[in-house]
Amino acid sequence: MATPYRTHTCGQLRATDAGASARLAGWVHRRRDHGHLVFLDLRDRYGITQVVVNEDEAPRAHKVASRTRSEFVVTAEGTVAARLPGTENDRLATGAIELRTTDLQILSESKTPPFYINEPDAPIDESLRLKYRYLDLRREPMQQRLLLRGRLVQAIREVHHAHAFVEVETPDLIKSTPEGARDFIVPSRLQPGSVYALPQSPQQLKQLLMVAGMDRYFQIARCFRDEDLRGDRQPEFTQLDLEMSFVDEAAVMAFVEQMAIEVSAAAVPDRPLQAAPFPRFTYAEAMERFGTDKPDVRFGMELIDLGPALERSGGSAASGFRVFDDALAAGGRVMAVVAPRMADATRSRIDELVDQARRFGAKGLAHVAVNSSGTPSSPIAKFLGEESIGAIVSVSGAEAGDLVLMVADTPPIALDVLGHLRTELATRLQLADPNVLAYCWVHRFPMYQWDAELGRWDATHNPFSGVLPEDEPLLATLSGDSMRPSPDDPAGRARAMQYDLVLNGWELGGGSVRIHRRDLLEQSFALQGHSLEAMQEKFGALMRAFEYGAPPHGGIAIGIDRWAALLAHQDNIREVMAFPKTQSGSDLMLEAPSPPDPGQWAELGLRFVGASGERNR
RNA sequence: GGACCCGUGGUGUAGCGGCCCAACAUGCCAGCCUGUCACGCUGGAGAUCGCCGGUUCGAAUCCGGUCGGGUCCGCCA
Repeated sequence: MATPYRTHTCGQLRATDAGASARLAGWVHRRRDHGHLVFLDLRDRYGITQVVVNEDEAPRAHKVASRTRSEFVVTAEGTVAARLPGTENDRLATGAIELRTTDLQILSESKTPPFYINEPDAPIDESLRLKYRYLDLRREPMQQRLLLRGRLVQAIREVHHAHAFVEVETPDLIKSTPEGARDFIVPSRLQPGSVYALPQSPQQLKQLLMVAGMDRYFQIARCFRDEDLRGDRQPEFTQLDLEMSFVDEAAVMAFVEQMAIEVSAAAVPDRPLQAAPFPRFTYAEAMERFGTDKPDVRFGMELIDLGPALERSGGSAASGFRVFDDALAAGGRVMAVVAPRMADATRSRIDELVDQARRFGAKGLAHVAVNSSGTPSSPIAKFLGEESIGAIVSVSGAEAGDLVLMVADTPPIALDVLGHLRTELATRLQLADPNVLAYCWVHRFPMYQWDAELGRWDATHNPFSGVLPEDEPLLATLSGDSMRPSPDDPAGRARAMQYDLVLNGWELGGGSVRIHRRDLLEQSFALQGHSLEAMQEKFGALMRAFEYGAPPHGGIAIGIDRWAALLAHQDNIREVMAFPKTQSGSDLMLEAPSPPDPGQWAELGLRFVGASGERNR
């Protein structure tokens, strides 16, 4: 696509183009000035091409070339020429040729940039990058990431369209949809005193689209949550939101899985999948084997239950070690992971692990080291005795050189702590292949989680999720409105038709088969202690809609930012967002947020009376 | 809401009570250079050490506060 500024891009010309005339436009990546001969590396999104300006051949262009500086925007016309033998540059795709310039024009000058744009590996303070994000995005690594994200979204759209999905946009000014997070609020001018909420997700709207008969919907949806930020959390982020009618859990998972495979292949063709079909774990199984509901399955090091073996070896249900025995007697667990090749860890290294375990909530961390000749040793050997130590080594499968780490605690803490230690150790020991994409599913989450403080059951995901058919009887005790929440209620054992998609230990997204009957939805809400009035207030539209023929439906929402970050080998979603915000929610480039004009307050009928905790003036 | 880390020429770092009106690299400016590609050579400019206060004979350095950035817990699908 030739324009007055260019006939080719800076990544386009090859040896076969030699002899042709061409015009290129781009930024001056680097200038090498040899006096009478000037080399300009001209850069655009597509690549870099060397432009040569010879004083003898083009005196006027040479004068311009001497004046150019880094990041000037220029256009150069000339002849494509094969480089002199021995001067080819195989680090450039265009390195076999150069543009022998006859005409060079400066289209735009540039101040000296605040940081290096032409050095991909140069470390730069992130706040500086964010302030000059348009320059940061000019850098090659960021260009690559944005291009990758673009491929990801494009592939998502193509796959969905190929499978009869309709892309529907839903509004950003809506009514609060309680997902559990704090809403962003937009005051209404036309209705002073009332507010819109920005969507935390299009959850209700997509279900309404199912009631509307759209059958298969998807959207690349912007979502907003006013919670504290993290490396993997921004106040506004992007979800692939999709919903399907007349499906069960298997149908949704099958589509999503196929979609994820195709999209991965399109976005990062060079990265292998660890397994397809994706492994599926029930929530209980994932917790038991990995100590987390988002397992990184690129490596083994699964958790081991030492309880039964200890009780046997110690005789009379006692291992001999009080900490273990007490935990077991109280209904707790003694669990272990085996850290390969760590038997010779130093004392301070072990202390570090113990500290870590404590931070994750454990009371302590015991260990048994198996030395290179296979002999176990442990500071608690004097309590456990040889038989128990032997049992630990054999049950855990520890081999010479391995270190067995053990936690005794209540079941949730023991699993959680070792789950954290497992991923922590895997990172240090580099057990995971950084290139592999290990997707897996975790499903059959408990419907409800007992909140001891509030004395009630809470939905673990969203309240629209349906219960597994075989667990429906467990909810029977809840019928009627005189239900009094109790932690022993059999409903606590009910599992939801819920599924999370996990990639390399990150939760990519989650979804469920929804409740599509009004009476069941009411029951679900009641169980969480919501009154009928509150439900009407919050979910009136959905409940009404369900009175007019709602199809069975289910779907999922997948975090595009996290997905892109993982595909780009980044552990921070800011690296795959064009204009992210800082941890305190600021846009350093636009300097947002900022106080509104006084007139804007008045127009909305608002007055600022000070932040909470701040004294009013 | 809490814990921790960071803030020194344009950029990245060093210096961590006097040797520092601050060092190194790179960038920038000027001159020279016709085959470089992180071009080279020579010379030069450029920082009241985030900000405020305190300790001290003396503070980039120690202390308190504050602002900004980050990591983690709480929070959050």
